[in-house]
Amino acid sequence: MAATARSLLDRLIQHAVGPKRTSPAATSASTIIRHLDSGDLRKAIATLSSSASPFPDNVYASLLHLCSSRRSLVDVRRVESHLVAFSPSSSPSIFLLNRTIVTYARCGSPADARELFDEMPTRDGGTWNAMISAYALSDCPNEAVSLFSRMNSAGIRPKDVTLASVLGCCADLLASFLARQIHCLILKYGYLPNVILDTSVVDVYGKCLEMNDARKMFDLILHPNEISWNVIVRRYLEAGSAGEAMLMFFQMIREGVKPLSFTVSNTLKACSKVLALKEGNQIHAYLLKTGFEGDNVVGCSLMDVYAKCGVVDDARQLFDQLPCKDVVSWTSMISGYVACGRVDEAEKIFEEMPERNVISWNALLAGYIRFFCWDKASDFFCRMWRETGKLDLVSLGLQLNACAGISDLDRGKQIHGFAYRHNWESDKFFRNQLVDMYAKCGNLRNAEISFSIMADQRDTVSWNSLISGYIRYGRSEETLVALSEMQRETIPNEFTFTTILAACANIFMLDVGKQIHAFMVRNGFQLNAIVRGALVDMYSKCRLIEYAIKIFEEESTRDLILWNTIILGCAYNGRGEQSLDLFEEMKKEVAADNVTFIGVLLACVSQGYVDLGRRYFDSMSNEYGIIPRIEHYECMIELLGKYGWMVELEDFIQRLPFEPTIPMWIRIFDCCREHGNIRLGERAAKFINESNPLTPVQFEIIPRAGHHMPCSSG
DNA sequence: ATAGGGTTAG
Repeated sequence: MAATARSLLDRLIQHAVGPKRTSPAATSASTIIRHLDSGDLRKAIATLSSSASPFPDNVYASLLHLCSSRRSLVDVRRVESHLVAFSPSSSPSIFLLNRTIVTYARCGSPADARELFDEMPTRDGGTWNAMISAYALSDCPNEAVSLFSRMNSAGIRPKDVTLASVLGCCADLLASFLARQIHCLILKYGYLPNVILDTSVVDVYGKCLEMNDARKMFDLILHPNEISWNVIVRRYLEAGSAGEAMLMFFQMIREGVKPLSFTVSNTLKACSKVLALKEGNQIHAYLLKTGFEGDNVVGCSLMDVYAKCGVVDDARQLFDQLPCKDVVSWTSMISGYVACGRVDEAEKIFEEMPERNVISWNALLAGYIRFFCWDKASDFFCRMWRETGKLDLVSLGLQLNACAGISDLDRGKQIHGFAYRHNWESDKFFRNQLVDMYAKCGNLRNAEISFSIMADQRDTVSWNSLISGYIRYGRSEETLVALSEMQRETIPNEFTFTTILAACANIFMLDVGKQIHAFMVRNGFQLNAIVRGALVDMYSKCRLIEYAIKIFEEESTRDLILWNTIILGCAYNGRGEQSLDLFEEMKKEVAADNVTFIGVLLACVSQGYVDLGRRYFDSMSNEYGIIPRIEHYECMIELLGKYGWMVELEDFIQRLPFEPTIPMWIRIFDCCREHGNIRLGERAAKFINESNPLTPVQFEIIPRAGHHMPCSSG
């Protein structure tokens, strides 16, 4: 390169002649500063490279500064080589080299930083500090910690900032034992009290979920500043102690510290987590008094509290009053409506919003998924791709849920492939969704493959999805083996137990079912409506209907499925009367669906209420707008046939909107033999024999011991 | 060290 050749020449001349009074370096220094001031890094570097003499330290420092904000690794390398090559005393300022180390890290190359560190003939304390910060910045906490321990054994005193960054690394590594040692060092070097270090100690204990220690440290801080308060609130929130987070916030206010908006927002997140509407309102009042109205961060969190607590209209009011709405506030409003199940209003907001990003699209997509609008979700997903050309792993994961919901294996595979091509498929959430999609679509082999690929990331959710796949596709026996394998790797939760209970119900494993029930009670699991549903189902299938009824009665929020389970359970256990009573009670709380009517009709079968059953059957379409399915027709055939209403049965068959199935014909055939309906019985025989000519049946009426009695009446 | 979207059950 010409510039390099000229620089070399300049340097030779300079050596031969000696520095002049007005050296060219002085003029190029001001040129470089001028370029840096106007933000022209390229020209500044060009000027630097064309000069073969050293510059004052502040020129290099300013160059490094701009390199780091431009993240330009190649330019840092140029600055470093100039610095090393032309330094007057053949060893450049250690201070500048330390700066260079950090700059390399900021430009994304801890390797360059380490190379420079290793090559430096003399280092000072700052060099170690720089290299440790460089590792911390580059997300290499292990390297940072081990370098710190080398530094410590070399007897070099760390600066407070170094200690702070090493503490941060301990947090990344969740290494509370290291954090404790560093805490001791801080005390030993006498750095305390120092709000920044104190707060870092609180932060590291909190991140390691050692909340008692975090709090102890916090209480020792003489004058916690707003950042210290922010840290303790946030740590409580993330450790799952929403109540403590709220208490700390109120204490902060009492002590007269004005919170950062992040602190307010974190406290509000705590409120929405535990549905603390009252506290949310109090904070709202405080915010109005202290002038937070225009703050979007705070506004969005408050909207979230209102939406989660079911007063979405308050959220809407807040939204309407926001002085300058941005994408985030619009998106918050969408998820607010989604949280309350008002998807149509979420749609309206979505259509009205002036600009959208991936997250806004995902918010509405999540709404469709949450309320089982799978086709709508798929259409929306396609529209998103068509209109924006953008998707991310959350959109794909949601779409996988839709595929699982409608058992669309082909589309699921396409999504899998798309994620694979974008190198997105290593995400744990996404992988769990993949396992679930394959399991729900019945492709257990692919579910197992996806499951084994994520070996090191597997959690309770992954196991739950796989196990529920086994049960759904008739492999209930395998669940116990899977459960014990699971326990070697992770801890089962109520989802797991619910699934295992379903297996127990399927294959009548009463003992295991009882054990799980007892285990949950002993270990303080709260039995929600879903767990109770599984217990009710297990006990009623295993013929312990009394247990089932007791568990049902202990639940206060009874949804459709729970009602259906107990109604079916009673009918199945021959307690038709009780089923029908429960059905009458149910109607006051929730709307019946087609499953309910299977239970109701079976109850009539068990009690011999033929006429009542016919009326219920007619009411399905007349009153409830529920179209009878094959199961309901089967129940009616059973009801009429079992009790010998042969005229009505023949009429019913005549009016069927479809040809009876072979199992139906077989049941009709048997009833006709028992109750003596030759015409229908021979018709049934004809259909059965057509479907299976190898073992034909012959119709004949079973002779009765006593007199023959037609049971049919009007 | 910066708001908004995502996983499993009857």
